[in-house]
Amino acid sequence: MKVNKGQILQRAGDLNTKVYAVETGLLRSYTIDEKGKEHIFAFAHEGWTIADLCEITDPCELFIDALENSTVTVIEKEERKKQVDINTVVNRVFVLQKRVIMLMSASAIERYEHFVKIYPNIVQRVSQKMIASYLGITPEALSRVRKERTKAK
Amino acid sequence: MKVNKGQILQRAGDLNTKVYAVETGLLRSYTIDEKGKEHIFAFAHEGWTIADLCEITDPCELFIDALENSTVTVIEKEERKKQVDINTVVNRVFVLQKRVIMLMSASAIERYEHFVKIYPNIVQRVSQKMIASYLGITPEALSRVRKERTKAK
DNA sequence: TTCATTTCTTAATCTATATCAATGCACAGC
DNA sequence: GCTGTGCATTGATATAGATTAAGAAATGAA
Repeated sequence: MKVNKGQILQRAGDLNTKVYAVETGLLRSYTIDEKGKEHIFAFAHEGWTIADLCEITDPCELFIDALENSTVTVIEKEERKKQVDINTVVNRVFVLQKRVIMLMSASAIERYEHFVKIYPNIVQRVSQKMIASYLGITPEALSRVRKERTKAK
Repeated sequence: MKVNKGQILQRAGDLNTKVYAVETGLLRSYTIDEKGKEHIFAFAHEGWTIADLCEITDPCELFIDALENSTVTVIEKEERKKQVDINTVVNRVFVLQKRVIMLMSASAIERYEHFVKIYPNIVQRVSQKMIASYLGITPEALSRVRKERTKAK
């Protein structure tokens, strides 16, 4: 399945039973809060999958859209559960464990440093606005962090 | 296995291959940051399991200790992976998804309201200091939130 | 190329929450 | 019964990051 940059695959509030496996390109999942602000939950590039893992009977919380023109394989959640290795899912829990700890304990600078170290390829491909949204800070704050960072060298 | 209140089952930095299933009592997992501040990652009461899901070859990030006198079944991670239902793990990812979104978008008040709604039984059993640590705020801030909350009625 | 739109940066405020400090309580051990 | 230790509360102050606003730079469309 081909999706164009900007195309929305899933909206918060939808009932959704799909998992998206990215073949080429880049997707993201995000929420929009009451104030209309976007918060990016995840990026997914080639070889990664992305989904809202809510119960298939419940309306989902995340939007999913394409940040680049992409090709995507759509899989039913139930189907995916049968195929996927338990280690893959356990590893995802571990990644989220780290993310929660970061959000609870790290400053804007530390979060950015960590992000750059863990996802250097994503950093190249998305706008700073997107990175800021993923880190849970504003683009203005990220701009300042980056300024400090280069100055420090 | 019996553990007393305050007893530590696992320390950050240890190599650890265990998952703890709580039969009775209450455990928690937490990190300690560079400033010596504790951040609670999870609580686990009767019927729940708790672990640091790092690779078994890597030093873990979390401490696990008992908040009440407890009885615990210790399981090897590899063993647990064979037994556990994929839905259980997927559901844990979903819970963490919610937690990340909360940490990125919600104020102290909203986080507390959500916590009280989702874990009313935990609220009864742990100190406010512990709840504050789980929510990613200080005990002082939680005290003020609670004051506002009762005043609002 | 030109015009429009979006992104990035910078600066000036504002605000939620952290930090620091003092006090009153409750519970545990002696 | 005291006495110490940790917890909750409150107030004063500090601060990281948000908000607002404006201009500069990049991107994209016609």
